[in-house]
Amino acid sequence: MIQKAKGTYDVFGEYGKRLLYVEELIEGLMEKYNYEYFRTPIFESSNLFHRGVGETTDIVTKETYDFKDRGNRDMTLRPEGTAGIVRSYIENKMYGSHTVPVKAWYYGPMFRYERPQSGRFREFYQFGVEVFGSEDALADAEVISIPVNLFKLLGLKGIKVNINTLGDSESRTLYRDALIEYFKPYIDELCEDCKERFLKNPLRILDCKVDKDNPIMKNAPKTIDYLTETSKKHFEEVRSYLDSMGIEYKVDTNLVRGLDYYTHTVFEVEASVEGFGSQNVLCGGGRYDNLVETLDGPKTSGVGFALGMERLMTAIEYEKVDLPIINDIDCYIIPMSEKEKEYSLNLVMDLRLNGFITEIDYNNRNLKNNFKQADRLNTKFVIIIGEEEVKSNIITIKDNKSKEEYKIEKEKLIDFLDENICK
RNA sequence: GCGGUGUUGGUGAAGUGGUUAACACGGCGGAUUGUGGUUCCGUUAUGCAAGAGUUCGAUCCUCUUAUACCGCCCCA
Repeated sequence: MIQKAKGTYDVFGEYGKRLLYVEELIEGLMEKYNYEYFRTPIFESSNLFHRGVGETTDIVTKETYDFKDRGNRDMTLRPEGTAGIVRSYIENKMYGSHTVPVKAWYYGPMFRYERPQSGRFREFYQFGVEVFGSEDALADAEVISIPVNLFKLLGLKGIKVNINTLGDSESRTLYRDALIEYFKPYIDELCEDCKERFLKNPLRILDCKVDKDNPIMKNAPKTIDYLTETSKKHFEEVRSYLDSMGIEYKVDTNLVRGLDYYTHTVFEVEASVEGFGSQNVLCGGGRYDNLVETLDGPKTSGVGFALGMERLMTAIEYEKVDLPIINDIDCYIIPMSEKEKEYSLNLVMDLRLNGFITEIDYNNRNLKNNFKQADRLNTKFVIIIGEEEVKSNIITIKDNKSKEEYKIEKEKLIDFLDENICK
């Protein structure tokens, strides 16, 4: 048997309904926020991601799906959404033709070659947002408010927002140097992973789970002490806007993120749900004021986030959130024999086009089994079509709950259903 | 990339180095040929992830591979 590729999954059934519901909710929310829908290619030149995401990040060094196309070009399946959107922004010269700021949202599959576990796949879906052309802290706060409001609409409760600031690139460099200076004498006391981080990405040492209770960590320099005045002010404004929006958050000075392009605000939203594994960060993002320039665009500030759909769906499941999913059908039609099929099919089309969820017997079942099938499908009304009905054009319709049976002229059937089915 | 635990019908699962692989649910058919959801009867894995090895014999022991889950790294 051929099976699906490692780290991928199929969507169908109940899960499919729930997923569609959440997707539609996202669409609706982005409409209200007045964001513009973007869809960029699933593969792009490898260069884009190498430069965009960062040459030294794990995502690029060991997780991308790279291939050569038949024209011998180096291509990569997108591992994240931001780089593609930025490329599109630049290539379509949106800095000139669009109203500023450009507010973009996207949704689609991303690919990373990783070891799968629950909440982590090789093909996974992200919903994300990017705002170009506003340095104002309002943009940061608005971006953070989007996942928060989405979770609110869904009815998710165990959600925590953590924020931090890395400052502008000047502050960030100063801070990085200070950290290297600070950790240098202690390097042998840190865990193996931290030794690696020391060389590759010293900021991430602060995130370490092994050494987190080590006093060396507690006394490490804080980003806040290396911020320039403007960086400090920006962060304070973000916080005050969040307060105005009524959004709860915690400042976590050890929060740094893995992607190279972040400056100023960084944030994460985690699900603190019982039973959730280690993959509990649903959403992460921040400001990236240099990325557009890095990718050969004009100097343009940006801020955005990405949200993992699989993790969101898991959180919904673990919190037992009740989504309004339709599991009933309105009408189930039983033709008594082959002779009544034509008449029945006509009726099916009619009902469907009038907005009723309608099914028919496909397997020439006998009456009893048709009723069984109707029950399995949670049918509201069963319609039986036999010789009599075809001849007289009077439909026999049975309320599947009350068991009451009605005889109704075919022309009045739609009205009858409109009255009796609350949509 | 590293470490750990699993993988038995459509589903939940029991089980043993040796004739027909429990039990339950579900499906299909019938008792009841224009009215069901109860009950009863029949039927439903030449098969125990795939391959190789040990053995007289393996679903059970060994190895390899695949895959799922858990942890690390990293990330959403």
